[in-house]
Amino acid sequence: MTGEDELSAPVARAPSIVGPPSLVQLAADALRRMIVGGDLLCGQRVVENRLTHELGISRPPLREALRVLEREGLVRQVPRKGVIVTPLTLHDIYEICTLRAEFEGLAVRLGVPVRDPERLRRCRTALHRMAEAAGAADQSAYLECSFEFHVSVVGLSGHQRLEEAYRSLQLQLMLSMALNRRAREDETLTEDVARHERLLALVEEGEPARVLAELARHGDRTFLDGIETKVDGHTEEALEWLRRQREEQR
Amino acid sequence: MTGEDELSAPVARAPSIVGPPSLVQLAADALRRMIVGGDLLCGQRVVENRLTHELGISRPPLREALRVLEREGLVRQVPRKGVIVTPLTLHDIYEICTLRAEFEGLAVRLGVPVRDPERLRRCRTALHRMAEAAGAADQSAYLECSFEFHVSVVGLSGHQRLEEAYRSLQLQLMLSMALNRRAREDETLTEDVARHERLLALVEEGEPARVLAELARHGDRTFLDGIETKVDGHTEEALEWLRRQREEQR
DNA sequence: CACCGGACTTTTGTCTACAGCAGGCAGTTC
DNA sequence: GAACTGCCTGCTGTAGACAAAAGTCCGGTG
Repeated sequence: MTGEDELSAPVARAPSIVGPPSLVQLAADALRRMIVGGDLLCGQRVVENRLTHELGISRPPLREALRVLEREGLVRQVPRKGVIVTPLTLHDIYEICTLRAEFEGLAVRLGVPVRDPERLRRCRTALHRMAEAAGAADQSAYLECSFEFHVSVVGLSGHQRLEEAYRSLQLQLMLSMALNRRAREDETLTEDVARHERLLALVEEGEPARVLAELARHGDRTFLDGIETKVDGHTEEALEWLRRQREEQR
Repeated sequence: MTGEDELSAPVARAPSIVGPPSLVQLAADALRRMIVGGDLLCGQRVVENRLTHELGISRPPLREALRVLEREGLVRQVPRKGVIVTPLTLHDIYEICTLRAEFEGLAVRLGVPVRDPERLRRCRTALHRMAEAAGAADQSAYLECSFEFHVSVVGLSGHQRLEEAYRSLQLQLMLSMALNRRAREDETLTEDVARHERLLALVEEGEPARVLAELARHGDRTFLDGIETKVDGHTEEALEWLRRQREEQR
């Protein structure tokens, strides 16, 4: 049962080795990049005609792409008024971060004595690219590789749904990061890489508890700085959580 | 910055008297019902033209609805081949159930000393409807109300993303239930209601640990019967999990 | 008798066009 | 001068149509 019979193996994900990618997928990818890249800001209205002209496609595929992004939580569609880039409240940040931590924990518990070496290789590749981007001080590339690394770590569990949910969450988090985007120094980047390397080393070691402990200390809390000045929609739970995070940060 | 009430007040949900029913939403709902209701079986091809005639709508809104359902995991869209109702493997069932349990646990831990009485009221309403459906031996209504009850329990956490992810998972589980749909006796139904009532009572009591314990015993494992004869795509993790479930069932 | 090639049919992917609603602007009235 | 009302522009929602690709069936051939 160790082999992968490609007929009934949902694990061996080979989406588009061959085949023209549909315009919907392309448009969705492009929109994602525009949103997390900061070209479209939170709360900003997204006019369909504008985008069709910009992307060079027609409205139907664009609308389908927007539906996809809506399900991913990146945009909100108001029935007769159009779509806007999801405006994040403090409560949203709270939701994203709590779920994200939970997902990472579950992934480690499910997958840390790693069964499939291929999964580990994916993590290592992502980490390697991270280091490269850090060396080149390419911030956007670093962000993208970091994204891929975290997703691949969750992918260690071999849990597609978990990975997908995590990817969606991570995207929303990057959406919030676009708010306080500031240049990080190179040393911060290489330090980040070191942290991730430590994490992966623990993963390879195969002790779930130690990975979980590292994860608890690992969390990127940089985006917390000055959050309350930029978002509103405070809730009791969210404020409580924010206080706790601030304490742990020291 | 004073205008744009829709942006700065996402909490105050505008109670639009007339809800403009978008055809996309309507079509998505209809398709969901058709799928979990068993009108469309797993793996079956979904032809767009067929459905447009059946639903009386045009292809664009239908396609958008299909994109939504794809993101929800109910259908799979293969680029130049069309869409099929997601065929579930044993590994899928394993994924759904593990995530589902995790979500319920997280929701209870986050929300069980319930803060907002309104959330509890939602649970009670759903439970009441469940009892009614059980009394009327209306199996499909019972299933739907049970669905709503579980979602509302997760909603106790006040965690929209968690609730949404849970709803999606629960839908997929109902998709798998459509495989071995067999008439349950009324006593099973009322027994089910009793179990759910016990759960809600513990929730109102406000002790997270006790709710979690009840949840661990609560799981519907009926859909496990004869699973391995109906689905393929076994993985190591899934088989292990299935063994464990079987043991706990006794 | 089995296998291969080509034309046909079906189905998807995309585009253009039209109808209906929302918000802004100007004219009018109190 | 201010507020209300009617028009008007622009956008979204939906429909129908066209082109390309995949699947299928039939006939020919080894």
